[in-house]
Amino acid sequence: MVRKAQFDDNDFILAAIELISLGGPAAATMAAIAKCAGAPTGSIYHRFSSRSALLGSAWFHCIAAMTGDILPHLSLGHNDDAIIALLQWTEANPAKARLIMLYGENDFIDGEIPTDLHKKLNGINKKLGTGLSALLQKKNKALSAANIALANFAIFDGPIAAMKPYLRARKPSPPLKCHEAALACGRASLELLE
Amino acid sequence: MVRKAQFDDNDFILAAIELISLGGPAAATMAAIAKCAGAPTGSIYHRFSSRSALLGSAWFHCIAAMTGDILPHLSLGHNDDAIIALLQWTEANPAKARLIMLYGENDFIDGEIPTDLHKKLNGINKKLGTGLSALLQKKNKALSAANIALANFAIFDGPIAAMKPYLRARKPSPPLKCHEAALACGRASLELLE
DNA sequence: TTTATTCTAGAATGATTATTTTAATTCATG
DNA sequence: CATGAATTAAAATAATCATTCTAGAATAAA
Repeated sequence: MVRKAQFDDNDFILAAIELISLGGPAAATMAAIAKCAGAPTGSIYHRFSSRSALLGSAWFHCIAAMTGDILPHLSLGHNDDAIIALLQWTEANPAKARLIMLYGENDFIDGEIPTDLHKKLNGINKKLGTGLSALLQKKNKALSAANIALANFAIFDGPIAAMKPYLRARKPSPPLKCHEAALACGRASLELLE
Repeated sequence: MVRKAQFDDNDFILAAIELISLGGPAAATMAAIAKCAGAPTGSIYHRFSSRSALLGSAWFHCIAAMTGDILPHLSLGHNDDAIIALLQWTEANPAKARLIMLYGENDFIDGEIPTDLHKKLNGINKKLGTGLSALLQKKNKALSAANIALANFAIFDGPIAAMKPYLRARKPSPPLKCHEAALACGRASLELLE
């Protein structure tokens, strides 16, 4: 009932993503986020219990967006497609990509985060694990810790490392060589699966 | 003349490295650094003009230490040896490695840093560039921007990405597979040199 | 011993910023 | 129209730190 809200969760999450992309986590003060969204600082606390809760939600938002584009390929066992999807998602969503790839979960979440957000984050991590396991199974490889770590490097960490310099420099689109390096690195790593 | 100093630059630099390794840059407050070194906070300002200057020096200390172990191999054109040296240095110096590999220069240096530190940082970056160029020349490859970026990924960013999960988890020594992945990724990337 | 200088010591200051509080506004419903 | 819950709005509060200040201690040289 009653008054229609002028701002919703997403307004603040998107403002936070924008600010973090431009100036890192330190630039995303509550005052700056409010200003960027066109709201007074107090209003944020009607949506989020704390700064950690807000930045954690922004982090989840970005991870979930990326994951949605990658997981289907993993389920099918198509590692090249998964890497290509990651590269394309990064080009299409530079701000969100910068958030995920240039910073770490720890840069956003300090103290306690709300239980539901915690569950969401656990859920997405579990999904990622499941995806990597699916890839291994499609390739008839053991689900050992070593193999999962290897697959994680091949699909995520390696390609991300290849793109990082370009993300940092805000080059709109990484040169071809960067994509090739990401793919070559991924393939070479998967060769090591046992 | 006069009174002998009780603390020197290195005492504070090492304390900062220790604290950052344990709790990230945010844990390295001036008070914490002083306590860790057994000095009062005020004393730090007799050595460093600001927190940025101190953390910047810590960053330089770590980069210089690592570089010293890697560069000779690059000059000789031995890419595998360079990567192996990086892996070994990381195992032997986990705290310094965490500083370099888990965080970025931006996490330490906010505002202005002293001119001499700035020069030191420029110097080390130039050395790294020279090292990579030497590697390319030994392999009879062009000194193009694309090739240098590729070599940088092959020698540094790729292997670092492979070790990151273990650094984060504070596993004392990365499993064999991680080393193999780093080498495989580096070799595959260098295959792409033109 | 005296003195000038560099240092330790730790409390005081000031700036930044997350969070809380209080007051005013809005609008679906009865 | 009047009500009152949900919201906006912005000022007040409180906590955290980097930095500065003031005082006292140490020591090499005069």
